[in-house]
Amino acid sequence: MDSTGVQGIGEMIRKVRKEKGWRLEDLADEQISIATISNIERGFAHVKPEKTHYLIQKLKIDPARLPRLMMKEQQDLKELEFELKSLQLLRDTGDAALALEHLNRLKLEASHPYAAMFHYLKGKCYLSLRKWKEAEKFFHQAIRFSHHHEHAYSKKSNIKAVSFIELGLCAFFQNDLVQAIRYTDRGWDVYEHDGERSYAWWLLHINKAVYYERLGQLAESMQVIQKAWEGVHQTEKKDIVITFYYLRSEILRRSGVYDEAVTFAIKGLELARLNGHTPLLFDLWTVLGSTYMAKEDWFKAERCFNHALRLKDRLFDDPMVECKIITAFARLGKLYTQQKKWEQAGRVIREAIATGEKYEDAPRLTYALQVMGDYYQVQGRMEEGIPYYERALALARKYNYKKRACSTLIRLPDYWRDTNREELLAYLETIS
DNA sequence: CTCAAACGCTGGGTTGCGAG
DNA sequence: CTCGCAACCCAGCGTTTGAG
Repeated sequence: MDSTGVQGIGEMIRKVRKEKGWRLEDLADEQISIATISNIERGFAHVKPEKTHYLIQKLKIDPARLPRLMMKEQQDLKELEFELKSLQLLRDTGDAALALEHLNRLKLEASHPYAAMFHYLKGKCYLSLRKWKEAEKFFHQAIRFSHHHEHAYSKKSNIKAVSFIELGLCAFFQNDLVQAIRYTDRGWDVYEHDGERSYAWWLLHINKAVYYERLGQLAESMQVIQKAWEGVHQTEKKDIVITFYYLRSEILRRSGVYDEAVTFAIKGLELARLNGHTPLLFDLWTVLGSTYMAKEDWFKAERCFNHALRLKDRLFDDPMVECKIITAFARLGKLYTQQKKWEQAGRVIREAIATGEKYEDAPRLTYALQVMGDYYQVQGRMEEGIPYYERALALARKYNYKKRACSTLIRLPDYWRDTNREELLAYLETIS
């Protein structure tokens, strides 16, 4: 009997037991203990076949019916697999609420072979619905159940690794970047190279690079990207390759290496165009525009931002993608401010702030608020700008964005005079 | 007085480890 | 190598407590 067979029997035994409403305790006797029954049902090897046969007897299962029951079990499993796959697709295409509704109708035991997958999917639905805490709960469950039944399949599912990736995202969306990196590292540790979901390996790199980049640790971020650069070109998943181009360009831009940033952004755009990947086109136009802005090439910069924002309506209804428009709006606002196009500037910055508030995206919102402050300051309307600076500062302090806090403070001369100096100096101590 | 967070209990199940 | 004890885990409850 191979391990798959043992597995199948275990599930069938559990099903029959549950149907009869029996607990493990009800089946245990001096011949067989609770622990052993549990081991048999979970398909755990190292149990003598005699014990399994004894259990089958005790459940009054006709041995002649065994093969048919097993077949039925397999078939049910196949059907469930299809159901889960279709619900995953439903979520991926933007209908998380409906997918969740269907998932909630299914009842899977913790020991079910698809329990990990099931909980992972539920987590992803909650993530799409921006219910971080709920999502976290289910990803932890998925991790807990992930080692069950792994041995039954030739390939490792890598559910554990992808769950850690998603937990990292949960932390990221709650503005806890340090925790996000911690989760990603754990995903890194448990990732199995010859398993399924090989895209997860690249996702681990991408996410880690993004988190470092957000923390302002550009060298670490670039290191992650560069170490995987050669390898990633082997994958047939073009969106991942394009994301690498985008990230490389973004890190170079933030490091002040503008010409190289432009080169990588344009290469990325070329790839994204060939593969028709709209969300990434948006990112690439934004980074390219920002780079041209830094190079003071206002004409090209405006072109890029407008290209980006023209894609706005074609972005999927996905909060992770949608909140990116905050940066594009804010940068365009900054551009218009520099060109003294006040009316246009005010409009796009307000839009940036509104979107930032909608998605509670603290880092991007902080930036947008700062841009709004600058907008008023350069017009000599400092008293109108101060509230925006103060909000930016409060957010930056709350989530400990050190650089952003400093750059906001520099713009706030009145703040030094009027508010609690000592508290502020103490704060500066902590970030220096 | 209400309501929700915290607490503790319980049932059902899993797991580490040592004995045979 | 197998098995089972006992410790452990965890979800689902009822109860307590404390803030508004």
